[in-house]
Amino acid sequence: MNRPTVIDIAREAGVSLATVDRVLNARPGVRAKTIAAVNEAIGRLGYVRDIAAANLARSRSYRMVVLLPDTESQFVQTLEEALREAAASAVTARMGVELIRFAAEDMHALAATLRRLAEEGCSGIALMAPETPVIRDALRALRGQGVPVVALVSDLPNSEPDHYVGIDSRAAGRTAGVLMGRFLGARPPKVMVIANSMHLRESIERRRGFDEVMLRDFPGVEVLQTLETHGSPTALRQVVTEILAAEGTVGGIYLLGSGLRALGRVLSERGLLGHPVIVGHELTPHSREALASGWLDAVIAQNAGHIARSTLRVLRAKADRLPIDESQERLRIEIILRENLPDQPL
Amino acid sequence: MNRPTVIDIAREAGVSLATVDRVLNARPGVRAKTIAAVNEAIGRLGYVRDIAAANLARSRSYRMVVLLPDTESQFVQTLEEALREAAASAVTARMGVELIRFAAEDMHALAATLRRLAEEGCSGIALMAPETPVIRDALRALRGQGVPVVALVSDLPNSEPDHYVGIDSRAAGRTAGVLMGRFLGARPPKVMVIANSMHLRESIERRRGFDEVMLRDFPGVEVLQTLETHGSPTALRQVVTEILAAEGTVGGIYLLGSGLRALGRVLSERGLLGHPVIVGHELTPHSREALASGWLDAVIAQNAGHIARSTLRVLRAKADRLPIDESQERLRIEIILRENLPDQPL
DNA sequence: TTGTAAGCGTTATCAA
DNA sequence: TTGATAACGCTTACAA
Repeated sequence: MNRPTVIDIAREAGVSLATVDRVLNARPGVRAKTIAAVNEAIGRLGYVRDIAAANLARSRSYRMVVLLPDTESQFVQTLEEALREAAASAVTARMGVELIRFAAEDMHALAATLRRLAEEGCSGIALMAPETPVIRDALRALRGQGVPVVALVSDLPNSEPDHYVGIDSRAAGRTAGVLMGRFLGARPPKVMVIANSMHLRESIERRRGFDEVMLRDFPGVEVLQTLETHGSPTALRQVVTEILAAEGTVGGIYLLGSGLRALGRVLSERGLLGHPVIVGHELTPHSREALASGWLDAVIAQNAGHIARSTLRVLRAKADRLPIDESQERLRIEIILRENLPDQPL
Repeated sequence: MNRPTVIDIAREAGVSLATVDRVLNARPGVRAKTIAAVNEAIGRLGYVRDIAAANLARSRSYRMVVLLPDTESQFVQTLEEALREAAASAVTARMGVELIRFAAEDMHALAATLRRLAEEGCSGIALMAPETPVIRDALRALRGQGVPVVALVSDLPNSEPDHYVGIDSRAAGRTAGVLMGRFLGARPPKVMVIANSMHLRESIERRRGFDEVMLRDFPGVEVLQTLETHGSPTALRQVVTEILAAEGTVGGIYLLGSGLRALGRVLSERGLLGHPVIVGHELTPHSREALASGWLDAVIAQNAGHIARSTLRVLRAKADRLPIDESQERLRIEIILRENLPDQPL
């Protein structure tokens, strides 16, 4: 009693293999009556198509393109490594993965790259970028051509991607909020918030979520205005120094984006390392080290390995027009403390 | 310039398809010199074997058996559901998964089941059970027959399973410890610990990890002796009531095992719901609800969906004698608060 | 010790 | 509108 195959269906329906295949793949040139007969047989025998065999016969291969910004960010770096690793095991599934780093500040160049990819043709695209009108249009064009588009880490709600691989930034901010509030304890009820830029969707959302919780659950805590560093360690040092001078000691620091190493240095110089509660985002070599040495209290993270594998799986499923396993693809908002720090990089 | 196939290798090495296959699968009966020649060709052409095609040709199917205790535990229930779901998508990969619930208290019956499976033959076994001598011997016999054995959730260190799918209980306990310590704040520095039974490896390990952290980081907190409920709500009610009478109010409760619903009722009756910090284990419908309504502060969990998929993937890889992707199979110690509670069951 | 040839479950090309 | 038949890349009897 083995799984039925196309041959069994053909016999049962009294047609040939080719006809079964036509019905299976909704190809034209089959009488409605024949289609019905075949479908009936399929239903009766409980036929499930063997995708591996189908792909083998098609001898189809996939060209997936993943676009990441060329920012120095350790998180993007980690993500790139995870993607490379996932790509290596994806060759097994006939997937070639191209990683492209684009100039983060030049959205027109990125749009041009997207248009080029549309011309050359590819089986799927994953993109980590802020949503601007040019990008949105370029993505729409791609989707119009039937190329699946996946938004990576940063959602692109108005471009209607086929899928979003990443966590809900608002909820991530809320999570950072409770941890900050509860960890503060008897420290001064004053929290500093540091971001790269408040023009980024994620930063805005994280801050919003953070405020939501602080306001609701810890009304006694004063959350200061967001300081922007634009990714520069020097700028970070300056704003932190200024605020400490103006506000006195703070009980906590919420780091919305990157800049952990620079923050560590400033605090260390002022003998403050280990005193304020510090909550940050993403697991990177720096944040791992800071957690391990104890001055970073918590990290809100998304699993880079999972992001990478999920991206490729989803891209592949979309290219094959197959459904995806929602529960497997859903990313968790991970809370990492020193005690549950995984010992492996990714 | 397509990917090279066995045919290309055969041509390059000047041998036949069959010989290439023998080398590829490390089958006996090939001269060392020939093996070298084939491997050389493989390396030179950069051959990567198409696993899908290989499995198709093998037309091998797998009978995987998963053994779970018949405890009422919601976690086991959740795990069973996750396994059923994973099993459903595993048919695609020619895997049939049998789920067996065994009488938790009868290790001899379980050993008999294992022996029966060894006789009938199967491609892999996953087992969630405490390690007793009978079980250990039965497992050794299975492994001796070449049947891969995976320990599920509860490790079986002395039976030398091929793999362990689950988290490190000691580290999980440590994680519970920091959360408890930091969340306590100004509450009475006294913590109650409740377990099903202190004969279970995991309970012991969790408690040990918890104590480690409390002693090191929160020496001012008094952690009471572990109370055992043996899974009975009545027993739980009784021990909790006794302790509250003897010790006065406690600042926190660490629930090592199940019993969340019963605990909620006792606390609620005494008007204590929401006062002590409560930390528990595993995400189940009950713990989700308790987190959402706010009286449960944190849950240390392992992802049931991940456990299920990982188990099947590992079993399959072991059956095929293929290497496993460590980073993908490593389970994280998840910290779940109300704010990062995933909205989907698994 | 090595080779030949027939599958595995699909899809794709031609003819009918 | 349908049907033979040859791929796809690999495994495996069976022969040599």
